[in-house]
Amino acid sequence: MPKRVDHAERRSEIAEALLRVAARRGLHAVGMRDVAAEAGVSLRLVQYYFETKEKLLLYGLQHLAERFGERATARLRAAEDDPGPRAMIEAMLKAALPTDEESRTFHLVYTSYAVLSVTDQALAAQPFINNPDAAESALTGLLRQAEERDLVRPGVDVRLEAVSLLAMSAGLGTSILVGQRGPEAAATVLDRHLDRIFRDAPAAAGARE
Amino acid sequence: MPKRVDHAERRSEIAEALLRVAARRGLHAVGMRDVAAEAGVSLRLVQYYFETKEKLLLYGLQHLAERFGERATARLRAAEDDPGPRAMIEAMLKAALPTDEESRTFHLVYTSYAVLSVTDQALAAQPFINNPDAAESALTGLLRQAEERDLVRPGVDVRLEAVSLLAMSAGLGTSILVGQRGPEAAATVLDRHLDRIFRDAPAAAGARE
DNA sequence: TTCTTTGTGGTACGAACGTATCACGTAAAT
DNA sequence: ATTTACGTGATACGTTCGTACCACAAAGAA
Repeated sequence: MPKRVDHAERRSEIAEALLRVAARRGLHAVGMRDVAAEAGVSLRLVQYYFETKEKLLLYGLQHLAERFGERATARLRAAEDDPGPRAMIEAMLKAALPTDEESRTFHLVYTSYAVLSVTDQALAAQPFINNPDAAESALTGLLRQAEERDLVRPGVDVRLEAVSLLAMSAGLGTSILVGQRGPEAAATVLDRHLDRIFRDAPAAAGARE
Repeated sequence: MPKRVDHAERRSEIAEALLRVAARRGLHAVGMRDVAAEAGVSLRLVQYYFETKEKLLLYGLQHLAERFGERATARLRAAEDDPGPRAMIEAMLKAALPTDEESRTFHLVYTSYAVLSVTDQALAAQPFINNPDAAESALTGLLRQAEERDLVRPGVDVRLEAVSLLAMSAGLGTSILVGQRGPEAAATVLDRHLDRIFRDAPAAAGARE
């Protein structure tokens, strides 16, 4: 046989090509031929590794979610050893904002998938649409941590705050995407909102914007 | 000639058919034939009143924005003679949440258009994508009104609050759309957030939730 | 009445899409 | 060395889509 290629890696490469095309021309406009050309392979190969377009799309979503997870955890790790819950929350929320090319792609394509899932039950059944729940849990955990350290203002419902923070972050992300706002403005809005959740920092407030 | 039909009305009917199909099967999946069938006319007629599909889509977006504007103002008028800025803001924000079938359609299709506009410059050039700015201005106006009546807590930046409220509302709307949350939960989140913007009502707090 | 418009139906065309089929070379297995 | 399985290319098929074209009936203008 020919040189026994690694299927997993090949599928990843093709999936990345899919995401690039989707980011450039919109998820609705990607065809198998486009993906093949972008990946530098023949149409047949895309068929070979993903028998059908639907499977390709599903894998693309999965791949996207994985890449974002890696990115988010990398950001958290980059914020070296527990810089406090607020900083971690900030890092988490701002990782989701479409600031650079990668996060822009993520936001656009993920939103496209979400919109598609409303009318496509095959996508709706995919567990990655449930990922918002995972993010919600993580955020709630961080907030609860902050609460235990007595860092949040009294009367704050952590679950509710997690929901509103994520909704706000998503909404801000979309407004950046469509060019209504710049990333800095969105970050400011998030910061101001966090100000109302957290107590005033005793002395640690650095140069904020 | 045949019975001299009203073009504007006909175009509206076809546009509504477009929105219905888009709500049912997704905006990406609507074809001219689908719209024709949904409107109960021949394919030729859809071509006749909108020469090209692009023009049909553009008009559909315009029609959607108009319908939503009417809905929002109707809601505001229904809240008879100035029930206070907070109530008006609540009415405005909750009119945008996908609670019933009409607002669900609005939210889904409008979001689809927004996502499309990122990769389609013809849509991006459409002024209805700027409508978020109009909503932002309206909200800011209401908040400023409340500020003048001394109804908001001290230290509130009305412009910033308008932005965060709209972002949150949009994000919550999407989460309702994908089935992650119910409309009631979203409304509660909004209420709680408004609680932090407005002063505690002296005595007017009715049975809230 | 005769001649234009205006609205409408049917249908055909070219392109693009997802998918299926055929063919072939090469590396591993026997 | 022969056979078998794997990776890859090229291409064909059937469908669907947006658009264009042709024909015609009915109503106002001349």
